[in-house]
Amino acid sequence: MNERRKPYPFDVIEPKWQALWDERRLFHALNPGDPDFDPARPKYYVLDMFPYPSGSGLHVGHPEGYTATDIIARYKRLRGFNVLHPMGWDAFGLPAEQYAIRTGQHPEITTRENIARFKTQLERIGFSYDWEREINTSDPAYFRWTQWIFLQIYQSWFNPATQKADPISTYTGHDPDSVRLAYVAEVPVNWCPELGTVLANEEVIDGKSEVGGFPVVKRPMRQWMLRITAFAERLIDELEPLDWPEGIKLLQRNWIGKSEGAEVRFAIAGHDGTIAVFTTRPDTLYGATYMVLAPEHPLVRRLTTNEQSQIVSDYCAQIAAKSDLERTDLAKEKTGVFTGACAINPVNNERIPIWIADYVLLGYGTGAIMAVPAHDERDLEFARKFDLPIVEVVQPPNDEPAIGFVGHGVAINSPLIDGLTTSEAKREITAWLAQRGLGWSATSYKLRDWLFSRQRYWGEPFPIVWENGRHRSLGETELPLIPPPLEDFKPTGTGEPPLARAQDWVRYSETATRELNTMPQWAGSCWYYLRFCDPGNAERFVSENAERYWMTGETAPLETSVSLELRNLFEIAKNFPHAPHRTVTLAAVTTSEAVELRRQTGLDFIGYHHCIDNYALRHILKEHGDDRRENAREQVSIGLRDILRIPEILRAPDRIEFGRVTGRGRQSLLYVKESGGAIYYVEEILQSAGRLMAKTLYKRRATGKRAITEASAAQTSETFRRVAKSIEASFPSVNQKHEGGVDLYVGGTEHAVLHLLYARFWHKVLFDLGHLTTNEPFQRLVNQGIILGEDGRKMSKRWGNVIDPLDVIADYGADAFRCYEMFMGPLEQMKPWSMTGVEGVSRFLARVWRLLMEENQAGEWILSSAVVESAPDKAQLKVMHATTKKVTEDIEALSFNTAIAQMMIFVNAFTTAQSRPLVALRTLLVLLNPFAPHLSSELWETLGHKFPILPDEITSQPWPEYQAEFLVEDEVEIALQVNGKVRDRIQVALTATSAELEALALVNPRVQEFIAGLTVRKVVVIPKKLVNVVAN
RNA sequence: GCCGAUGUGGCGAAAUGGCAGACGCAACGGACUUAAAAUCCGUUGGGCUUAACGGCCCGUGCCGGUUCGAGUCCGGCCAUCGGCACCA
Repeated sequence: MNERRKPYPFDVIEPKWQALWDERRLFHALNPGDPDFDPARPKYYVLDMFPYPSGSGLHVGHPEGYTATDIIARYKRLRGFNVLHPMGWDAFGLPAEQYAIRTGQHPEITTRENIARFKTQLERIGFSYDWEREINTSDPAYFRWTQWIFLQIYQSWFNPATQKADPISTYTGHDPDSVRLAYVAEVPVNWCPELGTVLANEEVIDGKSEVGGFPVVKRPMRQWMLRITAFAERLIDELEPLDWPEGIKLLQRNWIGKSEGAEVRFAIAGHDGTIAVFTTRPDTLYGATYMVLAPEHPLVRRLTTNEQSQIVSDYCAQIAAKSDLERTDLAKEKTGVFTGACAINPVNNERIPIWIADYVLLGYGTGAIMAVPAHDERDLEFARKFDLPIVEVVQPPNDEPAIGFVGHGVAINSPLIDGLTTSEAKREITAWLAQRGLGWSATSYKLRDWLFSRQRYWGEPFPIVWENGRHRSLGETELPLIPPPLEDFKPTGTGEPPLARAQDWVRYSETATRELNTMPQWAGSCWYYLRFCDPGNAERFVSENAERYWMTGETAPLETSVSLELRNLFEIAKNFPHAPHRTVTLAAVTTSEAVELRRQTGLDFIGYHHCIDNYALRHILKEHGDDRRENAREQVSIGLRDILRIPEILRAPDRIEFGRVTGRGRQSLLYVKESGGAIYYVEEILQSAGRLMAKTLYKRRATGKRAITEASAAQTSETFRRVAKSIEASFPSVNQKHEGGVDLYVGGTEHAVLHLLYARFWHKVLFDLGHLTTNEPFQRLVNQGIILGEDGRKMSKRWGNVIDPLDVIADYGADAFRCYEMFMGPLEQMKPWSMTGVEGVSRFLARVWRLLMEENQAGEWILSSAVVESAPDKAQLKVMHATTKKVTEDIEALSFNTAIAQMMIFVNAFTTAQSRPLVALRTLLVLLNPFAPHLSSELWETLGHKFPILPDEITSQPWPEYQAEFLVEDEVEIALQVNGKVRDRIQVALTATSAELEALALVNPRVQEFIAGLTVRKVVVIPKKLVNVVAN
C-alpha cells in the first residue's frame, strides 16, 4: 500500500489545511467580551470525555467519539453557532506513578511526553479543537482551582432547611466539623498492601485491585469523605429531565438506590436503649420474629450476654478477617450467632431474639433489620437454618403459598391492620408508630459517601493542615499547593502516603503539619468542563460571564432559550389546534422570518403567528419608540431580532411579577388539566429551591368552538402555587427538556455512574453556593460503543490487534479515517474494525475527488472539464435535495453512517453524468465538510479559482437548505398487494385519488389472477405507497 | 439471581407499522491493459421452476398474539454481551 500511488493527494492537502486552520485560528471560540465576539450567534458546547494520556497512545477506538463530536462541531459552525469544542488531559493518575516507581522517572515528565504523543495523534486526524483552551489537570494553574473547589466543599454543609449546600457559617450547631460536606472519618477501607494505598470500592474488582490485580483487605483508616449522600434525592430528581440514554439514567438511579419505608424503634429487654431498624415493609411488623444486627454494629458488645460473649466475639473476629469478596462468596450458606439479648416488638410487645449475621450490612439502613422470615427470602433461609419461628402476615392475592411470598397482598395475623392491602397497611402502621414515637417513615439510599483520599504521590495535595489533632483549611492565597519534589514515590508500606517522605514540606509551622493524602483522579475530571469555558483565568475558577454564556447561552439570543419558549407555545398550538387567538398579543412574522425561526429552532409553525407576552411586547415597543401600532386584531409587526430577544426580555430583572425567574435552577414545564369544563394550562412552572411558581396560568372554557382566555397574568401567590401543585399531581407533565449545561457530551459507558455522578455532585454544590448558573452540568449525553479489533476481540496489546490511527492515516489519509470511523455503524454500538472497510470509504473519497478533478498529460490534477455552471437536471436536483435533507437530519440524530451512505448515492449518481453542475458540487462539498474537512476544503478552493464565489472559504458557507418540492416526483410507484403480498407494481400520477388507486388495483391482471374465485372483503389504500386487496 | 443492551445476507449494516437487505466490504463476470494494479460496468439472501422473459415458495434468534399488513407493536422463551450483586 505504501508503494501504491495515492488515489488522491491526501498526503499533501491534509497537512496543508491543518497548518492553515491553525494559522488562521479558525476554531478558536470567542468568549463574551472578546473582540469580534458576535452575540447574535447561538452557542453550542460540544465536549468529549478527555483522555488519561497513557503511555501507549491512542488506538482507533478512542477517536470514534472525538470524530462524532468534531462532525457536530464543524456542522454547528456552518450553521452559524459559536462553538466551544475543547480538549485536555486527565493527567493525574496511578499508571504514571507506578511507572515512576519502576523507573525513577518523575510522573510529570512521563505525563508531558504522553500528552505530546496524544496531541500529535489528535492533530493529525484534523480535529477542530480549540487548542488555545487546552488544559491539564496536573498543571498547578489548573489544580489550584481543584483545591479551591475542595475548600468550597469543606467550608459548606448541607442545610436541611434549604435542602442545599450552604456556607458553614450558617450552621448554628456546636460542632461544624460534624456536618461539613468534606469530613474526616475512621472508616474500614480497601487497603491494598501491594500498592500501599487505599482503593475506592469501585477500584476493587473481585477482591483485587483494578490496577495490577493485587489482593485487597479491609482496614480501618482515617480518611477524607465527601458527603454526596446528602444530595442523593436531588441527584435522582434532577436526573429526570436530562437528555441522557435511559439505560444510563437507570444505572445512576440504581446506584443511588433509593428505597422508601419506615424506621422502627425496638426496645431492648433489660436495657435502656433502643435499636432502630429500617424496613421497606412496615406492614409485616407482626411477622418480625427476630432481629439481626451487622456484626460491626456498635451495640453488639453491649447487648451480648455473658454466656454468648465468647461465641459472638469469635464470630465477629472471623467476619473481620474476611474480605468483602469472601463474605459474599460464602453467602450461599447463611451464618450468624445469637447475642443472648432480646428486643421487644412494638406492635405486640413480644420478645424476639437479637442475632448477628454478616448478611446484614453496617453501611445500609441502620445496620440492623427486623427479620420477617415469612416474607423475605434471606430471612427465611436464615430462620430455617437456625430454627427460628415463622409467622405469616401477608395473604398473597392468588393461591400462592404465603410463606416466602414477598409481593403485595393483604395483611393477616396483624390485629391493627388486618384486611388492609399492603400499601394501605404500610401507611396505617407507620402512622400508628409515629403517633407513639415508635417509628417514622424514612428513606434509605444505597449510595455511600465518597471516599476522597488516596495514599499516593501523583495527585492534588489537600489544602489542609493539622494542628492539635484538628484540621483546618489553608487560605485561598496559599493555593496552589504543589506536591513536594520526591526521589522515591514508593508506598511507605505503613499506610502513610508517600508525601510523608518530604519532611520539610510536611512541617507547616511549629505546631501544624500538612495533610499527607492526595485527592483521587476523579477530582480533576469533576469540573474540567467548567474550566474549558475560561481556561486562562487566574482570578477565578471560571469567570461568571464565560460560565453563564457557555452553560446557558445567556448574554446573547440563542437557540436553546428561544426554542424553549417557542416549544412551549408550539406544544400549546399543537394541543389546541382550534383555539383562536388569545388576548395576548400576536405578532405577525413574515414568511422569511418564519423560515429563519424554523431553521434556528427546528420547529414547525402552524401559520406564522407567534404569541408574544404583553410585557415583552411593551418592552420592545418602548425600544422602537412606539412607532408601531396594533392593528384591529391586536397584531403588531415586529422583527425577528425582537422575537429572538423575548426570552431575554422575559427574564429581565425588573419584571417583578415574574417571580424569581432570574434566579438559578429553573425548570420549565408545561402542565395541562381539564377540570369542570375548563382547560387549565400553566406555561412554565418554575422550580427553584424546591418551590414551585407559575409564570402564567391560562384558563379557558373547553366547551364550544371558541375557547376564551380569561386570565393570563403572572403571579407567584400562594394560590398559584397550590393550583400548580394540584395540576402537577393530577396531570402528567409534558417532559420539557431542561436547557442548560454542556449541549452534547460524548464518551464511553465506563463512566456511566461514577464520573458523571461525582461531576453532578460537585456541580450542584457549586451551584448552591452561587458560583454557577445551572444545576446540572451535562444536558445531552451520548455513549459511543467500543471498537473491537479485526479479530472481533477487544483491542489490547495482549492480542496484538491494536491499530494506531497514524498508520491508517499514512495509508488512507485522515479524511478516510474519519469517514470510516463513522461509516462502521451506529455510534452507540460495539463493532469490529475492518481495513477493507477503510479502503471502501477511501474509494468513495477518491470518487469525490475525481468528480471535480482530472489528470492532465503531465499527470497533474486539474479541475475537470465536466464541471460546468449549468443548471442540474431534474434527477440531479432530486438527488441533491434528498442528500441535503438526509445528511442534515442524520447529523442532528448522530446517524453518521447513513449520512455518508447518502453522500455515496450522490456521488454514484453524478459520476456517470456528462456534465457536473457547479451548484450540486458546491452543495456536496459543504455537506461533506464536517466529515472530510481537508478534501472538501481543497476542492472548494480549487473550484474557486475558476468559479469565484464570496465568501470564498468553505467554512464560511451557509449550510445548504433543501426544498421539498424537488423531492416529489410526478409519478409514483405503487405496490399492489393481495392479502399483504406484493403481486405487482404500477406507476401512477402523484395526484391519483384513493378511489382511482383502488379501481386500478382491482382491474390489474396480476391482482385479478390472485383474487380469482375469491371474494374481495376489503381494499386498503395507502396513498403514494400501496394498495392491499384483502380477499378470501 | 437481578437489571440493561443486542440478535437481519458470507461480513459491517439500512428500513415514520406499508415493496426486507439502502450504502459499503467480500466474491463472481465483463470492459480497459502485453500483463497486473488502479478505474469503469454488471451480478450477488435461500430454495423451486422456466428454453428464455419470467413465475412461485421460504426468509429479520425461537414460539404465540394484535393488525388488511409486523424486522418494527404486545406476551412468553433462547442465545450473546455489559453492569450489579445478601440493599432489609
